[in-house]
Amino acid sequence: MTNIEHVLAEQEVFRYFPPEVQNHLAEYALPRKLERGEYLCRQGEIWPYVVYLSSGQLRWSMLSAAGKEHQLFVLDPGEMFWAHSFFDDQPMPASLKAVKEVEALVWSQDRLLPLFKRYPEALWAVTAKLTRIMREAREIIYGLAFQPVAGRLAGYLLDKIKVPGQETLEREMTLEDMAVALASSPEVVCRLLYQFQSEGIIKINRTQITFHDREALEKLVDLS
Amino acid sequence: MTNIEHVLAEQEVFRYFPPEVQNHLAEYALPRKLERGEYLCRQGEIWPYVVYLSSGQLRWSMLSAAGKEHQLFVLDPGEMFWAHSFFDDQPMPASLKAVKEVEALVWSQDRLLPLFKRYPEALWAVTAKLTRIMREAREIIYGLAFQPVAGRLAGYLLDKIKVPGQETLEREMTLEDMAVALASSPEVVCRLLYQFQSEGIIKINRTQITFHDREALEKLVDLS
DNA sequence: TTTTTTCCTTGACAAAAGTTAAGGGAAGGC
DNA sequence: GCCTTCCCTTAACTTTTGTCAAGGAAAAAA
Repeated sequence: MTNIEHVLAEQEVFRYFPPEVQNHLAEYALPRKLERGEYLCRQGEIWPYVVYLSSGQLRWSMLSAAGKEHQLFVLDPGEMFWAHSFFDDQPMPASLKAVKEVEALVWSQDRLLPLFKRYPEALWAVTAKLTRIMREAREIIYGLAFQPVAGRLAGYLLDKIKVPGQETLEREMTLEDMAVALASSPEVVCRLLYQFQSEGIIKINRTQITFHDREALEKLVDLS
Repeated sequence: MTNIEHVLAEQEVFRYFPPEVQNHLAEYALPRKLERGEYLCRQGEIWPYVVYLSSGQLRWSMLSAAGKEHQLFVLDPGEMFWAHSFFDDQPMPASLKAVKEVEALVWSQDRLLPLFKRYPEALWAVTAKLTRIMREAREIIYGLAFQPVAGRLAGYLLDKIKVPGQETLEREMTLEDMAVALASSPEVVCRLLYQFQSEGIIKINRTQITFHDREALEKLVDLS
């Protein structure tokens, strides 16, 4: 068993396949490499695949008719993505785009479907995975329906430093990136960041954001 | 086979069970009746069940910390609902509330799980069902992220008269109901309705809404 | 190093949406 | 028939958000 097969055998769905299947999962997959900016799949396309991300980062985001983009989540190394088309053969509702150089494994529906029919335990794990994604979608809806941009920004920042001790955040994302994640505009995000600073909540410069009052941010996330 | 069993045997998931199972589905279920305003399940509760709505109407909606409500969709007679907790035993992300007097059938996880393990075809149909719900969630996010309230209202109105010939809509919902569906407030909805009227798109009075320019509404749904 | 490009920052303005308050009409209960 | 309750409607005002434009700093390319 090679290294990648060990990793795959631990995945939340694949681990319910028997060892003899797990040993061959990597063979069933198609390796894909993407440059930064390339798309793995595009909104509107029928794309019945499952993805394991080995390295890089993928952004799952929707495009509006007016050309705006809204990021729903990013996929990090070690995570898997189950495309909508895989289950219902309908067009994809959003796009998967490489935001860093990407290496991934891709399985087609044809290859996996027989396995699922044979090992229902794995399929049950798929429903749990889909349910978790629905819960994430629920959080996004909650933010958009109930919170102003300031609240969503506060949540975004808190998300970026889950590490308890760490109080300084390197600004590796652009304002545009943040705007796409918050469904707003770079100017508004910038304005709010400086507003937070003027309220003593954070301290920012061009490269870093330092947290001075994490509680204030947490309060903003829902009460505002 | 009684009438209800015929109906259940045609449902998108249940139809993949063999006849001998279908014949007993109704027995496995618990019948529930709800008065208007009662809850079938509440946000935060662990509620591992599946619902078939015989009559009435259920509203699936989230409650914010500040006490606002946002309706995600309504369940109409003949439709089924698969609770999140059913798949992952985690708390429900929203509530199911009777907006009309309700009669429903409810199956517990305990009862159905063995069947799914045995009949993977049915479980595959579940993944397709979950995927469709994710697509609906995607449309909600699209509306909130990209469209102003006017656009969402236009879409809401068009949804209410899918019948091509019919150009008049009885106002059976309150402004409050519409606001809850659009994640806005009754006053804003009212204002927009009269704005649409002043633009010659619709004609409204206390009890009806008449469509004069359906195309204008369709244009509002995305371009605004 | 110089030049170009990208990104950040800010101000001014406009549009959209939320909120509060008040008055009036309709439906249902008494 | 009267009264209560619920709902609709509108105005005035505030807050939030979006947009446009301009200047400047940093990073990347030449």
